[in-house]
Amino acid sequence: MANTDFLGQLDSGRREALLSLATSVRMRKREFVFRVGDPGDAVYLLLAGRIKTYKISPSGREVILWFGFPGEVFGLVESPHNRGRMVNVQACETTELAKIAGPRFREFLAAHPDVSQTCIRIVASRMGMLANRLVYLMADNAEARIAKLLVDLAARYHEPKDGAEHPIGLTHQEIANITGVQRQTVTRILGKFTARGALAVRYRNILIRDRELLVRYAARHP
Amino acid sequence: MANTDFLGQLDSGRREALLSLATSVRMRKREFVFRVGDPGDAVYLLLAGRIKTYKISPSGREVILWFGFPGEVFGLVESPHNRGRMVNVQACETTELAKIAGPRFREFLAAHPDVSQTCIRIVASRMGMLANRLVYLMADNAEARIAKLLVDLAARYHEPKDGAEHPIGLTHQEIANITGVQRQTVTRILGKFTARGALAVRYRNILIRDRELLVRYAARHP
DNA sequence: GCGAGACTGCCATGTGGGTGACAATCTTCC
DNA sequence: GGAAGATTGTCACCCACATGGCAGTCTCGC
Repeated sequence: MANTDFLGQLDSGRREALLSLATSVRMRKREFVFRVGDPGDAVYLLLAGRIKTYKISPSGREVILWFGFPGEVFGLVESPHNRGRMVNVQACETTELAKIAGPRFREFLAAHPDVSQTCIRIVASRMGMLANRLVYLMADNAEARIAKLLVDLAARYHEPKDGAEHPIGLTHQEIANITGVQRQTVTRILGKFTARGALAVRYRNILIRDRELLVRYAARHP
Repeated sequence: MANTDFLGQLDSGRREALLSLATSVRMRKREFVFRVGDPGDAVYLLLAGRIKTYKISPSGREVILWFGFPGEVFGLVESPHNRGRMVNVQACETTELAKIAGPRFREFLAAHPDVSQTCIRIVASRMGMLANRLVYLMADNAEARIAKLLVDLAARYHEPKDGAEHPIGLTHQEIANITGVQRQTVTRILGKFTARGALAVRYRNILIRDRELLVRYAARHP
């Protein structure tokens, strides 16, 4: 799977050049970067914090498409035909963004074809992620989907760095909205994983204790 | 939703120019255009017939990502980082394709920025489709998902043209692999829809009799 | 034209996880 | 520091759909 850390893939010169085009935006928990239907085609770079990209189903269910972590870019294809944004993007915690107007970003891409390639890779990788989510949703049960999500997030964003372990800080509701189960089911299954020693949970701080065991749960089909 | 008919969006000059770069390929039912892991980054235009793009889950379940109908392009982002194709593409019936080598296609795009924009719109639209599939899968029950699929396919590819009605020609298994239910469930629900007068089914030829009724089924949440 | 394989149709049984309800605990923000 | 709100924990019920199995029907390739 390709790395989705956009800023991390730029050399420092390009990163500086790009950030010099941007205005800085700071958002608190639960504020919206944009919502479905909003006009605008600005592109955003996530500098610090966490955002979630989601849709609301006709029945009112929040379906999370992906989380954004520092270094990621979003808004690239979320507004393709001037009909407004197609998704909601909301800050999950205090978050710092760099906002670049659509035309300026496209100029930058035109001047830097390699960055353009990086963008294409990132979009392709997001499509792959969505496709895999579909596969898991159809083929796996609730336990496997949740185990998979935890392993995935940990690998992608919560590698233990410089000694300190990095807990996964999602609410049960968020896990439910990504994996397509009820909130109560998340609670039950996290409880089970904890009882079996795979996790250590302390109110929204999930630490993986036994990755191998989780992987086994993720591979177990009904 | 953006039109995914790529060829239909090109003027005849560009269409001719593009097709002159291509070699013609003809495939029978069940033949593969390419499979997961295959090398190659050629781009394909579907001239006649129908193809399906799918993945196989670890448990062996076939999960269809989308069907391709005449005019559509595929292979654009299915091979982004030289690690081979990410999906299987298989002919559902006798099919005619135009195959364009990756580098030649990219040259063409570079020479025709408007076509490049069309490609971006198409990729964005496919992402939107995948995202909507996720939403439906999480929020709707089997009946609503199947109804939605039928309405969708009919609107997209089977508009009654020049008087003649155009039946939807999918097997129950294919419908199951798109909507994420069992084959038997598809049979049962199609039977119900037929009994209620929403459909007329004759062995793989599904005709919509009462679109409004189907839409109501599609909107009914458990 | 015929046989093999693909596809449809049905039924009986079991269960995963949805639903609703409510209490306990933690956080946030005056 | 305390109240309002967000989040977690737990339980009883039950139904939509999966599973498995088999018979009937259609299609296609030889």
